[in-house]
Amino acid sequence: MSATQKENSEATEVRARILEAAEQLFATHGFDTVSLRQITTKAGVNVAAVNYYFGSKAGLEVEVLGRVVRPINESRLQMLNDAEKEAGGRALEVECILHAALMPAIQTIKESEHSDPVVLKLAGRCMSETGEEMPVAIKKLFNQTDHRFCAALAKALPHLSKAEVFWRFHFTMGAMLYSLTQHETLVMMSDGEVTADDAGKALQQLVAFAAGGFCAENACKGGGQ
Amino acid sequence: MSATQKENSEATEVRARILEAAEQLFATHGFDTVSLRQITTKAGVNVAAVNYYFGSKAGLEVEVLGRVVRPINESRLQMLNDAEKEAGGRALEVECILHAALMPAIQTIKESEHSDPVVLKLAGRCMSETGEEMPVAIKKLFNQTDHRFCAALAKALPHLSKAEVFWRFHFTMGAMLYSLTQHETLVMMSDGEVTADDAGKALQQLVAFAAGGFCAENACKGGGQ
DNA sequence: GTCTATAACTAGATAGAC
DNA sequence: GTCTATCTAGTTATAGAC
Repeated sequence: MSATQKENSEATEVRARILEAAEQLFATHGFDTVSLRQITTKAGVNVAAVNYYFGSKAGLEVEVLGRVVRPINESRLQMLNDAEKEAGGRALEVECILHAALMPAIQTIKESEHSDPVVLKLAGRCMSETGEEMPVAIKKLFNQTDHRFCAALAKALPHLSKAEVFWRFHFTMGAMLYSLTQHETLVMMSDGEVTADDAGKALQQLVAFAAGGFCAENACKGGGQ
Repeated sequence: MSATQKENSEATEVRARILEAAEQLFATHGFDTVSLRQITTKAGVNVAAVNYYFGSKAGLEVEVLGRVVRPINESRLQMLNDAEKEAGGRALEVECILHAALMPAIQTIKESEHSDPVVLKLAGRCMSETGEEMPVAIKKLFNQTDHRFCAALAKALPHLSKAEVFWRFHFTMGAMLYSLTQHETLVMMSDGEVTADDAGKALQQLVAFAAGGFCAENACKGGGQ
């Protein structure tokens, strides 16, 4: 019995160690560049274990990404639902919607700074990676969540067309992902004006920026040219 | 003589064909996933030619990226310089600065739609790719340009701190890159509200959004939580 | 269930013929 | 200058011992 239990707990631990190692390596170096050997070496398990537990490298990628993205999207939706429940039938404030859309991801980054250096870069990496096999299922997951947020924003900003809401939500996601993945670039570019541990302020800055963007008038008569 | 000329023109044509094939393949599939063999096959040249002309795959990557990014940044700077010259010493309008910062890249995309399907995805890809060997020189090139734009924006928005200007410029770049690289995602997500050939409208939408973001007040008292 | 050993393949780079 | 042929080292995936 104890032998069986030990085997089981070790078995699940192997799977968990693979996931953890893969998460860190994928986050720092990208999906394509990290090899299964790097992952299994870091995890202290055998090369074959990945194929046993996840079928293939692509299967591991999907699982790693889902494990990171799923709780974040759940948290985003729950915050939105809570806010809507509290507001009754009234439209929510734009800042409130954006806060719910942006906070969980940034919070995850912030928390991970104590344990792993980079975790959620993964989500950002999906936007430029190979992009044909793996992210299909994940994009559907995002689409569902995104539609809820776009609906809430359309309700809060009835003077905007649906297309404009989609555009601006898209811009907001881009700003978020870029600030998550390229924080060092900002630190470097700003010559000390933005310090490395400003990740907490990113949420404030981003919500303020996106709220301003959403509340802007639609047409732009252009500038210099 | 004619033989030498022919050889020379063919030699430069080999180099050019490699660059063109690499540009397209890197844009659609990313730097890491594309092999030299794919590039040389598409270009109709020999495998060894890449190492002969560019030293290594990394050398080719740098050259491809530079060829795309350099003219865009030159165009951005020129538009900014022209606008500042026209304005004398006065601060420029925010929309005007953003127009100069965003238009060249989006315009390049728009033009390339007639010849190649995707060209400037390259720039977007740099934000998540391996990120240790190649983008260093390129980042410096961007930094120079970015500093000019941040200075102009700080002058136009004196009530914002320098850090806030950097943050918001960073968000704007993220929104731009995301809308360039993930345009199909937007088309898909919007269920027909945004059509595939809306690339021309992206500039208007993005300038309006970013201008609203830049003109927003700084502190955000948060929403639901 | 787990791991060793290896298969089957592809990568980037290069030496040397032309 | 250009290309054929090949080298070394890396990859994923799997068959089979334990």
